[in-house]
Amino acid sequence: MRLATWNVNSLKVRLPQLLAWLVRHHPDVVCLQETKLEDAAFPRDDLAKAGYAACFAGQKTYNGVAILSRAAPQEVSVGIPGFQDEQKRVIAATLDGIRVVCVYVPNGQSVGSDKYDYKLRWLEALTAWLKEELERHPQLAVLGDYNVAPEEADVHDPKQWEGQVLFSGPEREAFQRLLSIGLKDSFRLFPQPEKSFTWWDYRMNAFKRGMGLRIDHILLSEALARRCTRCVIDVEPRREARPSDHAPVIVELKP
DNA sequence: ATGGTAGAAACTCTA
Repeated sequence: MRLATWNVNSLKVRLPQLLAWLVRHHPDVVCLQETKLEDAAFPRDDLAKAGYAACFAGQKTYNGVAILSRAAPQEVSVGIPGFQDEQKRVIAATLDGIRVVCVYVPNGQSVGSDKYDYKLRWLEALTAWLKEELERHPQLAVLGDYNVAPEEADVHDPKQWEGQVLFSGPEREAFQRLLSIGLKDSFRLFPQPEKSFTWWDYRMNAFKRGMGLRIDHILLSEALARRCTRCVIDVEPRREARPSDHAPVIVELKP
């Protein structure tokens, strides 16, 4: 079984690239973030023709998440229960016995801003909910754009990024608290190339210069981590014309 | 010292 996550930064713009990517990688499940589409505009038919069912929670202009799957999604839920949020950042579904949670963590804008406080509150609410969700569903996978680079190895220049949003202490501590409920960063279950990143700013030729961060993650419960045989970042879509600023991440699970 | 780019949508905000 193959699960993937990709912040597409506008599903409308990226749909042709996504459809081609699905043919190349034939994942069973794909979590998408920043679809930036209202539900009425979701390209359900194009994806159905490609062999994928979809559940989605979108809004105009910003945010928006979706789960594509070969199997029909079961027990679909939107948002973090009990956490009031206008922004569409979470959708979950059960697929082939696996509870799949797709998250688009707030960016945080800058350390100390209102959006940064919202990000930290949001991560605490996510952690509290997922702790319960893990008890209900031992086979839990949480995929998405976390907007947090956990370790120095996940940042092209840790000195430059120290204390900055996406790599600040409180964000990294919140990420560790999320792992502490019983989730594993699947990427670090295996030896990986140095300077492995999933996001590069559109500006300053950051991609060509290797100025990236690893902020998109696939977290697995212990039960799923035991089944995991591979986790890779696919940088190819980032090289294409008119790319998303994020690369997809893929995991393989054995039966 | 605070721009640089991309997306959506409206002439600015978010990332």
